[in-house]
Amino acid sequence: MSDIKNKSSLSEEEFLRDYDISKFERPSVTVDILIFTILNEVSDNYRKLPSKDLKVLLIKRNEHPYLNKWALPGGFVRIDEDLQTSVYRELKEETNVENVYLEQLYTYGDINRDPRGRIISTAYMSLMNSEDVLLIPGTDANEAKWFSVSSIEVSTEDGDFVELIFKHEDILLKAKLRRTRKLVGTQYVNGLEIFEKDDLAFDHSKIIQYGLERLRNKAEFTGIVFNLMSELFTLSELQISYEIILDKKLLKANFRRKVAKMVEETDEFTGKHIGHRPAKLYRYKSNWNLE
Amino acid sequence: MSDIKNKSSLSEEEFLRDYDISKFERPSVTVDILIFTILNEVSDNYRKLPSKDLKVLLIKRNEHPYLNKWALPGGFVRIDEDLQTSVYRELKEETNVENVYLEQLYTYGDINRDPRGRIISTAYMSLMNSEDVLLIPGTDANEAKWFSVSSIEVSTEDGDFVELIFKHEDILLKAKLRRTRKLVGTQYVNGLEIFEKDDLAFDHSKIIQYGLERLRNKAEFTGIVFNLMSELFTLSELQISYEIILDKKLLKANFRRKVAKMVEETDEFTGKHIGHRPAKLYRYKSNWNLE
DNA sequence: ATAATAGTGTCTGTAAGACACTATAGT
DNA sequence: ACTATAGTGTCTTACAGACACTATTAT
Repeated sequence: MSDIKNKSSLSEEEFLRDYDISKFERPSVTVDILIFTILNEVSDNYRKLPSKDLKVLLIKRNEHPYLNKWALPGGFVRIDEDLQTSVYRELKEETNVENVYLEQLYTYGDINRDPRGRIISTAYMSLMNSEDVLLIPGTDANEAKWFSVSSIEVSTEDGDFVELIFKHEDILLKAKLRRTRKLVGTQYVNGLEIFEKDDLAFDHSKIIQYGLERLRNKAEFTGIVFNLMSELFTLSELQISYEIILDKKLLKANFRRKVAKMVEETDEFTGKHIGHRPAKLYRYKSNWNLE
Repeated sequence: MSDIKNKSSLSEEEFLRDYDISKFERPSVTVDILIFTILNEVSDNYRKLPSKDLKVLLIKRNEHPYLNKWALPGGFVRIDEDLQTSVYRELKEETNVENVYLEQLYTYGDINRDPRGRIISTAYMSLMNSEDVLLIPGTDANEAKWFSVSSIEVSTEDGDFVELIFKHEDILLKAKLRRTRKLVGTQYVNGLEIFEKDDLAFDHSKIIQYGLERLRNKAEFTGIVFNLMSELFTLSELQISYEIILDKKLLKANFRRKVAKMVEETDEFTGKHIGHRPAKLYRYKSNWNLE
């Protein structure tokens, strides 16, 4: 700590002792967590590979505001914990999963995003594999459920929209977002806004769509998708995961060439009695992007 | 607003009326702004093109903490303004520039990042062209200066580091960051931490390096660099801007092919009496990425 | 044989990188 | 003629995309 004096001839120590941080009115800060996983759907034919779905974890609110609406897990950041610590705490409380992939997405700071007052929220995205997911104990107290997500682009004369659909058993939630395109300086900047009040609490549909887009972008260039896989997987399972995220079919030969440098063979195979040729199991090569 | 009652039989209206947001201790929230531009350096030879430099705006602190150290512009978010509004206000106060490119970078929320108390800061990056910069009035009161930045990667047995060097006339500032690589789940996640207390206030060297990396990444895929150009520019000027940001030489023919789809010709040329063939002026084609 | 998935070989077009060349202005 | 920048043509290589083919298992 330095001994330099300021205009009022106070040293840093003296300044900080007298500093009253509460003289400005402060906002509250929360974190919201977007948790993705990929789960098998029930299959009709034992010979076919199970079809899979991208899932997001939603929680039914048991308090105002948005009472009984579905929302992302999250909560207030405590005064004595780092932002990231706060997210890992919430994640552990909600799913009992620790050491998983976590990435900061965006900070939402509009004045009116929460009717309780000025609340700024930093959104994070977490990815977990189905094995971890299966270990999550039933948390019926606060009703957490995995919803499959789909996101459809719709272009009309009134503009471009994104329609989000969430499903869990017989529960169906919808949201509609408008794509905005604003000229700032010489540059068009793309944005998203909630088009009509939807089935999710707060601005959470916007966060989910933003996370989906980030996941898609990163899937093309990084190994982010492997966070959704079990430790051992077949190349077909991996391809299906990519197809779900990118929302398009891929050609097998090309896909295998592309991921070859990211995986390493094991000498294990998928089990017998599956009605077709067994597949070799692979594992993620976590250092593939170093030379 | 719904009429549903919660466990205490309160409607949403009643709940919100009684809701006391101040019951939890709240952090303060600030914004920090990383403002980049590209400026000409003085030239010795009238025939040569002026050499250019990437600049960042820093402000000399006139109060504790970090009194007399250089810092990014920024300030507290007011309770009645959106995050983005707050940033544009600070930007206007500091540079008198409005409608420029602005992008949210990251939110820094470590407990001890500010000695005044718990302060969470959302960092933004702004890009402006040299013409706007030249309109900025002298703000000697709070001593704002454009520093040229350079960032050098250093690998040793002790780890990988980034050395940042800032220069303005005879002022020279240095900072050293360590690259971290943490295994979380199956995935390595890269990070940056301040290695030894440096010449910048707070964690601002980390923010600057993060912004530089984001700028570099986006330069390869988007038209972000055009925010640093004047309305009309030659392809050589554009190429020099890309070279400064990517920190490598590019081949002219290849570069021109690459940017061809992003620019449109005008029928103007650079002035006469420059000792060499005049160049055609181009303008940014802001809709190049639609179909 | 049939149904299903596993896995490989090869052609084509496009884009990136390297390099060599021509054009124009001013002194 | 010389120096400096402006601007173009073309070769090679790597890779993405499309497609056709072979291999293996269980019923």
